[in-house]
Amino acid sequence: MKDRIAELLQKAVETLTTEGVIPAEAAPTVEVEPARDRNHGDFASNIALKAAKPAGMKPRDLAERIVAALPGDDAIRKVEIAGPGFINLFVSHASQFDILRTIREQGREYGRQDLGQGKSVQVEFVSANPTGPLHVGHGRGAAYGASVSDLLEAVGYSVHREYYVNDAGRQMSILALSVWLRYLEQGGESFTFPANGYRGDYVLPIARQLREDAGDSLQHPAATVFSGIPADEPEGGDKEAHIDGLVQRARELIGEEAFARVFDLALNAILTDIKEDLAGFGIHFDEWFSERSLRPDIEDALQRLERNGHLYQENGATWFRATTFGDDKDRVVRRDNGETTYFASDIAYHLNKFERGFDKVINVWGADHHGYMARVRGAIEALGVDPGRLDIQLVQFAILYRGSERLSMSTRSGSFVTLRELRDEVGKDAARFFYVTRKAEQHMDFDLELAKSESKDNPVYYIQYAHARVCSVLEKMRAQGLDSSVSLEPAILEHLELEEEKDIAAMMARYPEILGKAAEALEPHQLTHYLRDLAGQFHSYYNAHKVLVDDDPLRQARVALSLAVQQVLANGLELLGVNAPESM
RNA sequence: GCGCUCGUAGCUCAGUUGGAUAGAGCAACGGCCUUCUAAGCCGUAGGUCGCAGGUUCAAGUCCUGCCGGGCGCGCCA
Repeated sequence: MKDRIAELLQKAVETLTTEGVIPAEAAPTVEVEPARDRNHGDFASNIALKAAKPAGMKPRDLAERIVAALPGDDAIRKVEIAGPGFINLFVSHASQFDILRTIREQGREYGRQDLGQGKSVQVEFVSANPTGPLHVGHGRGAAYGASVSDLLEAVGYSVHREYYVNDAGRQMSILALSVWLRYLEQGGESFTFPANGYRGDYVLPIARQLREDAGDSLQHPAATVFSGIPADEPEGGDKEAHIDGLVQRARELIGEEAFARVFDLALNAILTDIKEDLAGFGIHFDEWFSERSLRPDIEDALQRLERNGHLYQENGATWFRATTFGDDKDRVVRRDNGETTYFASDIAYHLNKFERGFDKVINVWGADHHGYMARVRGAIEALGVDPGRLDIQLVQFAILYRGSERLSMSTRSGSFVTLRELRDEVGKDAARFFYVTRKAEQHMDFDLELAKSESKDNPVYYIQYAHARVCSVLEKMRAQGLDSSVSLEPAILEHLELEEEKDIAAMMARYPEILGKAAEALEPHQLTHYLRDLAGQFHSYYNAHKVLVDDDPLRQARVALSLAVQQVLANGLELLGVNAPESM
């Protein structure tokens, strides 16, 4: 309907340009918006205000010329000029409720469209280090990435969901060490656990598994393990040197091969756990991309940068000239000891992404990574890739409270609330929804006490309840022996005479547009707010007017409207990974 | 210090290519269940859109400066 009106106005503007009223080269594009205020009709356009200056006319005078030039259309009931020069259009009753037919015909497909035209998009999200279970801080990125992916798919993109597994590097070695140390403890050894080790309880079952697999073959006396290791931080030493020394010692004592087995055991145990957590949230990935698998590609990527002239040597290290691309400083890609940095892996990873041919790559990162954006953008540009193909979305971590107490979420200390705990207590639906009700880059307070004790106040229940209410009406209707197949004939729909009914229909007509905007802007919160508004309108309507009235045509009309609401709510909730229950 | 980001009701937040009288939830107060689910509805109250300039028919929205909060600034990952 909106497009149809925009076309009419466009024609009117064209007529005026050929008449020379509006200069052709300065004719602004026509914008039409659903009117905010009922008194302003159904749709409004500001075209006269925009074109007034180039035309050298007063906005209201121009508006009158435009209205006069408007082609006739039986969908338009009335046209008014208001305020400084807005053109307000009133739509005919039949056109207003056409949307009910569309929704019924398209059903679950209603709202889906082809903005993306099959272009491929990769969405990389979560990508938390597999050194421990996911905690509530990761949940937001997970829910956001999943909803963004689903939205993009709904508007016609081909979406590839990916998790980058940091299965190489020092942190994983420290995890393997932590598992082995717990194994030693379980074998009867006693010592002070390193300050920088992973102390969480989740390490214990992995250590027990290690004992089942390896028996006592990896057991060594604590005295041997710790002899000659630099002092730990609590003893006035350096915790980094201490832990590195221990990792080195472990490799020597049990051998590289056994250390690699411990490493893989820990990695797999935690990755399995992470996958289960995400699956419980209704989140699935197309690919779990291993950082280790990238090793051979790192040299290639660096050579490519070298060829493009973006690397140089200094102080024995190899640097990427990131400042060329607007970064604050140049960045090391190869240390003076010959090892490549994490950044070098990331360069190779991004090159790999683009070589896989994705039209667009979206990285969902924690907001603490924002200092990292410039160098990654710079690197892909230096590799000769159009940086416009990379979109980095920062997600602020939720600040977690228990009542007024702010909780720390350090994986290492083990004092965090896991995503699984959250799901057990708040439920999947509420958690998924809550995480995406706020703009991603907006800071978010997450009070566990509130989420747990007052979960009924969560807006997700409000929307689900609206859906369930429609189901309940249908149930009641069947119980009364009434035919639930309602007609959408004009003779029926003309009984929808209330302003509320018109508003609800107009709102549902906007759903595809909302979906498109939310997807293109990568902002699922637009959808959550829309659904809440629609549910609210329906709740008001439901309270004020009975659906199952005796009058047969009126009842059919109201049931038809309710069914459409049910459909739109269900479609929207599905994209957010939230159930649409039939009863509550 | 430099960079990014945010600042809207008591609290948590919407307000998206600049549009008409700035909105919701929670909290507060007052109503509505013999009628389709009260996880709901109706009403009241609550605002210098951080501050000051600027751009224009029009600024919460764009620009500049300042103030305040958060984050980042490793040959860590």
